[in-house]
Amino acid sequence: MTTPRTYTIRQLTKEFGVTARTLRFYEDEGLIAPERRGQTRIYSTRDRARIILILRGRRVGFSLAEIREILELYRHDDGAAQLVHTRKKFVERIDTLERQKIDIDESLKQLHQGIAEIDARLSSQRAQAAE
Amino acid sequence: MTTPRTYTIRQLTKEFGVTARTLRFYEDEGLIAPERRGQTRIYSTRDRARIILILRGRRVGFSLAEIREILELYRHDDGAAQLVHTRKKFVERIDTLERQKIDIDESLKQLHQGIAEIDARLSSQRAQAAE
DNA sequence: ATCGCTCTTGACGTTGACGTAAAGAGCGTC
DNA sequence: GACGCTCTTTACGTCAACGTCAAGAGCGAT
Repeated sequence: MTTPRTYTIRQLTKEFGVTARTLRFYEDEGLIAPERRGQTRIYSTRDRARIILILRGRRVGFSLAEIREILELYRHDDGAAQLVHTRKKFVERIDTLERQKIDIDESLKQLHQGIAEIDARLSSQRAQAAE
Repeated sequence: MTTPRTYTIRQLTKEFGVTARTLRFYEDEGLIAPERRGQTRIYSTRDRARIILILRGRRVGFSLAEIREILELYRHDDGAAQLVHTRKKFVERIDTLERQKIDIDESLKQLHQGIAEIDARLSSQRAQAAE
């Protein structure tokens, strides 16, 4: 194994483009729980994976509360009733994400149309300037 | 034409599931500009179309400031320099949306995997219960 | 040992997107 | 003509997600 099994807070901020404040805030909110060497935080690959999940969740519009809920659902120590509940939650997330894809496609369509219009106007302006 | 050409604030709140406060707030922010009959707001189909754009923008993660920027870009009264600038902004939006789609697909993949795991555990639990 | 660096913990500040409460105008109806 | 309803403006409140100090601990290099 050549991959480092731990990371400092500074390494992760640089890797993901977030501030240390952000990572500490996520910890306060119970989203990650790095170990400590003295007072210094030591992030494991598992912490890092959770951070990736958190940031991706954020980019697709989930609140930290929703992300926390999802992360908690990954604890694989539950009975059948809890599993069924978790499954339901997952299906809900899938539905909202699918709907979001539709919204995004609609937005993309309009933006592409806008660009086409702009290009048409620009080329007509150039045509006039060439007269 | 059978489509009503105007709407009250109440009609639109019900149609889109937002509060009147929200629509007035968007007006304060310069995103929409309904006419008035006396003091009462009268929304046109154009206002309604803008509201659809605003809400969709919000769902895909744009801030109101960004949405306002996009809406303002639809004023077709600009010179070539402004058009080029607008075009650039549109391309930027497209890039972020494309990236978002990738994030969504990643999230969907993980959620589907999670569901598969849950189903596996559930069926193994049922198999044990049947012994 | 002290400089400089990164790390830490509070605690208050900020921004965006509204919520909410107060006070009033118009208007159909009983 | 008073009641109830929806509409309005004004203004302060709130919540999430951090930012921004302030004050200090550890620690390798000079």
